[in-house]
Amino acid sequence: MASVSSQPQFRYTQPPSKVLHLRNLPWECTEEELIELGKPFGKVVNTKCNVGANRNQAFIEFADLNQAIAMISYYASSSEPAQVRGKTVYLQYSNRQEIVNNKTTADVAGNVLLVTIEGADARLVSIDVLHLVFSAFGFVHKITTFEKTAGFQALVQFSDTETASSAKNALDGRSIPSYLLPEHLGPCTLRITYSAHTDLSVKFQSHRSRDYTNPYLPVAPSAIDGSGQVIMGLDGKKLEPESNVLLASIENMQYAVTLDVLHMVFSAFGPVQKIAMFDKNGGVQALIQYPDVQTAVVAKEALEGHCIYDGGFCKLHISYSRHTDLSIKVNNDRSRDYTIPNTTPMVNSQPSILGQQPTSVMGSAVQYSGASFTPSQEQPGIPQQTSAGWGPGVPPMPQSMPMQMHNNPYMPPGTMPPQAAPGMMQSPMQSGMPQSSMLPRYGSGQMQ
DNA sequence: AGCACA
Repeated sequence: MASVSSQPQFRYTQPPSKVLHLRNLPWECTEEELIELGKPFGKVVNTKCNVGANRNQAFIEFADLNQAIAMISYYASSSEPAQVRGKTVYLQYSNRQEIVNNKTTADVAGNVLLVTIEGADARLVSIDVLHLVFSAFGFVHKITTFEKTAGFQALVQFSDTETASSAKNALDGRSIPSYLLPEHLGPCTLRITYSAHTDLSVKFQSHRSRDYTNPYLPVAPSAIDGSGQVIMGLDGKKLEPESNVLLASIENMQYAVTLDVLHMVFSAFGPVQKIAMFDKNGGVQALIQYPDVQTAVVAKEALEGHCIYDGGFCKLHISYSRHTDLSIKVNNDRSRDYTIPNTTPMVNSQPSILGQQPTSVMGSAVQYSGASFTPSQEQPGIPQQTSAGWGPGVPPMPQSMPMQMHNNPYMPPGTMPPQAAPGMMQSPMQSGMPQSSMLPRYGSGQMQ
């Protein structure tokens, strides 16, 4: 026919649809602007912005076909064209019946993160390491792990979206610090999106799933030994029932480990309530009491197997005590109740730890070299630069802060000063200064 | 000013 244009599909041939196609939109038109435009005619249930090569097209979908018809009809006879930011917008029925995939679940922030651990050794990353990593941002309620085609994945549940977001922002694309992983493990990179979940269902404490909000949750049958007491961790490692009281034994104690040293070391993870030291089996052991199990768990995970002093001296071996509340009869050089302020004859609990140190024995001038945890030398507010993770290689944080006690690892990063701990050292690096923070601090860049 | 990509 003579009336057939060169672009017949642009004539009035589109059948009605709940979805309208908009073009000639201003640059980077927002969803809000689209909703504003469509709202007078009905309920906008979905949108899609920045469509097309020029990203100046969009779709809006109404709840009801009649609403779409109302909008088209109105502007077909209106003297005023549809406008966004003063720019005329042309609209017509879309040739699709619905908008697909505008908001993927991964786009909607939530309190649960979907974490994909990439790397050849990804599946060797234990749930405990994940817990430690994510606990730096807030209380981790639950973790489940599973293997899918995408690889080894975990769902990590926080209290709220804000906490989850801070963890996601800080950790997405980063690698788990190598010092948190078993030796010989290759890099394990985290890819993080939001999950659509809001509350994970964890039936058992097992090597695949944990519910940190419910210590009484039954242990998975597969993880219980004959006594019914012992949890089996990943790779059959035994785990004691968690407790707020840790039992630390000190191996290879070449140098005196004092109450104050222990206090400082363990205070990096949260307030230490009580410490009791005693001799056992020819060595020194100590019970360290935190107010809650979670803090103790984090401290144990961070400190287990590490040495207080450079050179493999005073290696800590930590297990959970059966105690929940220590009875401190008297405050002396071997036991102390820090919850009773007036009876603690100490000066800020971190006396001359440097002065106590064997300065000549070490040969090298370095006793308090870098932290074995190489924690986050990042300053809050300064994004980390290396994608290789936070491990060794990240520039050290300037040691300007006095040592701080009672840093709670559950505090959001940036809300507390750098914590202090004596240099926990296993590899020679950094200066001879007391190193801060045995905790990984994955700052989100948020300063309060 | 002209129909997206999980």
